[in-house]
Amino acid sequence: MRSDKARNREAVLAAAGRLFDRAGDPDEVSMDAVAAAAGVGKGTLFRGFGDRLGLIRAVYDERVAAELSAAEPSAAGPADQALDLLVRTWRFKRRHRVLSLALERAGYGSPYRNESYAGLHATLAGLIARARPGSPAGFLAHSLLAAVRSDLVEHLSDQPPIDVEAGLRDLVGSVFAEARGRPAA
Amino acid sequence: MRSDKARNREAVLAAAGRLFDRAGDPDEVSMDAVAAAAGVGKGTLFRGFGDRLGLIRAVYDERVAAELSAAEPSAAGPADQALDLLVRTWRFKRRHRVLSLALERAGYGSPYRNESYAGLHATLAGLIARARPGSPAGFLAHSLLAAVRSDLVEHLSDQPPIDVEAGLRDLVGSVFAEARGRPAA
DNA sequence: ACCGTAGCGGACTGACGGTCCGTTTTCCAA
DNA sequence: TTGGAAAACGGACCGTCAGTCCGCTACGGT
Repeated sequence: MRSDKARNREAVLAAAGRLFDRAGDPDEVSMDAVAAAAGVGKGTLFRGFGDRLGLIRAVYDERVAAELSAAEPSAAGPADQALDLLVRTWRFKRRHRVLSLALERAGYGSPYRNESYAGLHATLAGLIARARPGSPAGFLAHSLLAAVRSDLVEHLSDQPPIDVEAGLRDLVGSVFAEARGRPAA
Repeated sequence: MRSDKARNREAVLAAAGRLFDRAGDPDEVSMDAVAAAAGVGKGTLFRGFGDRLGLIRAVYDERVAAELSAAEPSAAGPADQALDLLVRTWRFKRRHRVLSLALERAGYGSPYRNESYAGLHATLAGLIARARPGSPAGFLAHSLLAAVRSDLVEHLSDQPPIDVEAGLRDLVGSVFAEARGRPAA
């Protein structure tokens, strides 16, 4: 790796992160703006990251990695682990609002075409399957993750009266509890 | 309302509906394409519907109205009503895949800035509050609706092995059930 | 010091949503 | 029936943006 390439990569990542954090909406951050802020040509930008999605992923992954280093493993039950996962995800998306929104919107037509989503889903589905064998764990995992989607996080942040963490606790508790009196449908 | 205006409006709605139904992705349908297919100038298109979102809303509302006329009111318990609401929403979004996706993506930055969403949420939150007073009904309603978001519907349609209706039944059953053994968190 | 090449950068392209304004159509009043 | 004001039309036009292209630069091995 040539030195100028590495230097430029760092400059771009830093500039993009700064711009997304400043912005109120992902669409306000154009690729031209990122290139300019990084002091780099557009060609360099696209050669280094492929396309807009690639850039966003790179910045996102960097932050995920930084966050992960500060995670303590807890040996609790599946429900607690699931709740922990969701709350951590929620807090992350809340802290990195615009960037998370950008990633979910840019995901080539679907936020689900996403490596990190697949990982979260697999983990969560495993926990559910362990706690409630026979349940539709895959679908339930998707549903729980849908509750912490970026734009919902954003929407609920606008009117703060809702206590999201308490809500998640209730939701996870319901899904993991052995149900009585399910409706006849 | 002048006659040519009415005529053009119908032509545009029909053309747009057709194009969205044919398309695999909302982005494939440009405003120019709609205007051309309707045999109408772009000016007419934008004067009649304001902007892209306005057009999508108009087509969507038309279909919602058509669907509603075929709805029988059932006097069941809250859980069953909620399940019914979600399953019907899911089926609708499945039948009108691309259009629903278009609406959720175009929603001025957020799918939640949406009249029909607000209505669904209010209804659902009411049902939950009735069945489980003291629960975070607002948040739970958001969560349940998140499980039938268009792009999730789309994602789950790609791999049909998941039985979504059964999943919804389980999910609604969990949320409406009196929970035992909630995790300590 | 030299040179092959990986890397640079910004002018350029194509597409799209949205606007503008000269022209056409409608419809009512005389 | 006709005249004309106002409403509506339509497509050329604009600004913006993601992504490409290619002549130039500077890095690093020899």
